[in-house]
Amino acid sequence: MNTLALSLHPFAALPADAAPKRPRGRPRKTELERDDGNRRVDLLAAAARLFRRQGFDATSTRDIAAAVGMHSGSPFYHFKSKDALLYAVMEEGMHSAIARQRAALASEDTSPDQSPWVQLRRLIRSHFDTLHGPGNDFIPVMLYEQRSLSSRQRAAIAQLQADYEAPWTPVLEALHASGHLLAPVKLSRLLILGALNWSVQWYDRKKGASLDELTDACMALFLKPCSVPN
Amino acid sequence: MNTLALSLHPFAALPADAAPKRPRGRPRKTELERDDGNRRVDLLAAAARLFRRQGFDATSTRDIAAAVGMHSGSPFYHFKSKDALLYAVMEEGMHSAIARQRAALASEDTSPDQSPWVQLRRLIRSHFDTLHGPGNDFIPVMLYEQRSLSSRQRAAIAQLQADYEAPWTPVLEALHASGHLLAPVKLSRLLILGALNWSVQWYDRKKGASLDELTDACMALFLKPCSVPN
DNA sequence: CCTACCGATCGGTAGG
DNA sequence: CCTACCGATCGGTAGG
Repeated sequence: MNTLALSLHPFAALPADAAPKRPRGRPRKTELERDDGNRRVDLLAAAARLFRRQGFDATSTRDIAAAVGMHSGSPFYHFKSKDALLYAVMEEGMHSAIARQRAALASEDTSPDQSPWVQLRRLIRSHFDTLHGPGNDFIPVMLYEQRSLSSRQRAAIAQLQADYEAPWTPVLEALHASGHLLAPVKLSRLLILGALNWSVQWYDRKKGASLDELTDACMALFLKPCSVPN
Repeated sequence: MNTLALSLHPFAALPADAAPKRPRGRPRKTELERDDGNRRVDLLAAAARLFRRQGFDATSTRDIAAAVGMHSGSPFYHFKSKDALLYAVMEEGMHSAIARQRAALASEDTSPDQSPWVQLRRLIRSHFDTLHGPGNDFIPVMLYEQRSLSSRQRAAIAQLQADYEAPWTPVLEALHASGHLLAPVKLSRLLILGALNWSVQWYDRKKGASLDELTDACMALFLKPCSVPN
């Protein structure tokens, strides 16, 4: 009979006779307009922002709690440990990155062209959105804080990264076959993604090139305009 | 009269009447074959290795002390603070990287060719040596731990990085002028160095491509074989 | 460079 | 989700 509360708050383990008084259904915003399930989302966003700016080790769970108006012990009501919070940030980042990439590849609004040239452009542009879009702190954290994961967590994230990178290979293979890409496909993928990922270190949305211009520069840098017949 | 000891041990500040008994000149290895000036070098190397493997925040000064057989407080005899140790690692890394790059550009042993194509290859190959050569932990630390520097220290390192990157620009400009490089020079430099720097995340000297093969892949990826007349 | 130590901070928990 | 708290660790220092 207490299953609802238990499933919402897996670490609470309330005794059965201390069932919460809150009625079923969607909780009304009027109460204090907090204790939604949104508190977990708030914690994730604050953690991502702080982990990115200060690094995982330099961010205390107290910092994160304060950023969402909680007290020092409260984040542990939502996450079992600081590590679990880091992992959740990375997982959330990868899921939204994969969704964004899938949408970009499928989009025919901009152009019905499905040539590998256009597909690579979509992959690169979507990747820049993931790295530099407003509030997208999750993926930078994933890129720079893998060291702090347990080996089990790291393996799970590596699988998500493999899923993310999978669509790049056939596109690069097609460009290699048509002579637009001369370097080996596997090394090309690693070097290209590296060039993009490193932009986290220097790109500033508020000055310099736009994300479209950046994407153009990548296309010009990595691909040959003159196709070579084989 | 105590100037020798003071210049060797800037943080010791011994009273004048407690002058060390050790004779002048090169100290004999027989004593304990330690308290050379080499202890400082040992600390730097150990710190670089640990900072790279575990990160700056996750490495305690006790870890570093233990790695060279010292006790917990002793590193502070050689370095004023943990921050100063990090900065020294980065500065040492940049100085040797700049020296290696200068030697690579000047070398005419391998080939008297001074064309921008060959010069770019030398720059890339030298950069990979700096990143992946045996025991070269200093530059990876510099690349990934800048966040932990004070703003004054960060500015000093940024100047060294600017010195390091300066020779890339004229080479890339020449390649751009001859039609071998199509993307804008400034963005090209950022993207190319990013692709190289990111290899720290995935390159393993003991398997896969050699550094020469990696360099070949970069040349094939970034440059056009067909020059375009202007 | 060692010994002995201090103050501060941190992740995490019990109990409500 | 708050209150009150604990054990552990850490950077750094005094004095030799």
